[in-house]
Amino acid sequence: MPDTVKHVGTPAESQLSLLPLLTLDCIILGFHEDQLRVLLLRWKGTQEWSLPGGPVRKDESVDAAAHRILKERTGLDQIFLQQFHVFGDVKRYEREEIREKLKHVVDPEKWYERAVSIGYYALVDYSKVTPMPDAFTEECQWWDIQEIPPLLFDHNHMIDAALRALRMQLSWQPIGYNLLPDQFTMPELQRLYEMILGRTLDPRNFQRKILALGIVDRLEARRKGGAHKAPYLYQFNKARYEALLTEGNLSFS
Amino acid sequence: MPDTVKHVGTPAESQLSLLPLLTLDCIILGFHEDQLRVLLLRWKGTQEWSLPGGPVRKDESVDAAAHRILKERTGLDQIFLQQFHVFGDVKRYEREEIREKLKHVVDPEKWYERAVSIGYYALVDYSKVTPMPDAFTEECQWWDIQEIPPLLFDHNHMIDAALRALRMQLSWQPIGYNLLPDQFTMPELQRLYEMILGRTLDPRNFQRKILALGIVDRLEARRKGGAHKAPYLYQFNKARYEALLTEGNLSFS
DNA sequence: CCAAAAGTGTTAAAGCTACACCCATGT
DNA sequence: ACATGGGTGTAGCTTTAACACTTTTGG
Repeated sequence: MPDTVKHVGTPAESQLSLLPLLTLDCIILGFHEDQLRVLLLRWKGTQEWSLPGGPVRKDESVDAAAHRILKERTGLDQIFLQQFHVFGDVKRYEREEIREKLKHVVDPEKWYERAVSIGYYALVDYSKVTPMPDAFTEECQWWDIQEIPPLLFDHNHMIDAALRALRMQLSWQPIGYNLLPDQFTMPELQRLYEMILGRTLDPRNFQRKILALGIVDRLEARRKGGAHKAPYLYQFNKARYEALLTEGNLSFS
Repeated sequence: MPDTVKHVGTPAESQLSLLPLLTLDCIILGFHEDQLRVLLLRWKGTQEWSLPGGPVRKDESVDAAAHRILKERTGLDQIFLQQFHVFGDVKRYEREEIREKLKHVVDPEKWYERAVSIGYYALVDYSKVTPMPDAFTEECQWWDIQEIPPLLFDHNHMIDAALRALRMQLSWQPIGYNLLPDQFTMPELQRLYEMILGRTLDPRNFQRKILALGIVDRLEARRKGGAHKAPYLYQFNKARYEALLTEGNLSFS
């Protein structure tokens, strides 16, 4: 964790080693208290929020840059990361307005004229994340996906696009495997799918389907301590899950 | 057609107005004689082939650049184009070897140190395309997807990735609508799906499914002139097709 | 008349949808 | 004891997979 910050640097000191005009932004998704959440950053001295992101260095691949940024913001290595779109419009944002808002953080002279940004979404285990701001920001926090405020740049649009991509790729990506802790209950898994799909599912049909796929194993233990009947705990059966995903056979209808 | 060439320009004259280090490459797919085909370019004075592509200009969006390049190579406007991946490795190709091979076409001093390339696939009606080489190449030709030669850069890898993306998006994209001519037969449509999926389908089940979806209308006429029994002609029912696609309900199993 | 491709129907199995009640636990 | 959420079975319907023969046409 201590060595995450040294990568950041000020714009001045690292400018020379960056790929010009190419940045990336990450939609980091977690799941907590039955809600999908996104990690957002608040810029120093403002109430303005944005997605975590940054430039690509000359000596690293684009994917490596995404992993670096993820590591810096969450403390996690080995994150599930998926490129989903390139945002390449000429005027991706109202430059003047944003320059003005952030002038005490970023020297307005140093703004790129234009930047093409590669969008990634990341699926992380909420409970393992330690949110950390970067050099330009002073707060890094989870936001409920339903309650995202207006963000800087085109970042609201990026989040929408990421969720659409995630939905489309639901049957090809190890969604549950990455978003849930090692052990979880069937209702938790169901609500995760419901959040992503944006509709409710029948618990009997859901359980039958998941069990028939064989992607989870029921454990002996139940989750104790909550009010109400103690639910069974499950674990993903990784081998089985990956076998099905390579065939794209995890569709939900 | 005459005004497609004026966009090309030599590297020298247009260098200043380009986004540095950002290029794109297009996998242009057509369907002819029961085969999926890709449009490739042969570099001047060599036997080396590559995908059509090029840099992004400072005053155009990335998507606009892709449409421009498509128009230049095929003569077609309004092409179906889909971004599918960013190729961002530091060493995407063996620079030295390729510089050497192409030194009589591109001044080795002018090679970028590194370029990040955005991959697009395009689905076109083979019969409407007029292949046209660009400023660096002298031949533009369709190649059977099964018989692609070793290409420059990482372009063989790009084609593989495009086909994987196409397969994954089969139930969300208007594949047939863009790859087939206005009128087509059921066996043609079936073989298109077979080519993309890489396996054979049962003709009875295929026909039943397509007709049940209602995405095509059978015409009065049959295709005459071939040997053997004359097949019915069909047309896409565009409205119905798009309605199903927005729900992702065109899966093939 | 022969070879090659087009066109079609049936049956069994699997998967999907819809639906309602009892159980366990903490307060 | 009650409120809350967890857990399960069944019946009807739809969808899928597997399978083979007849028709048309040109050569």
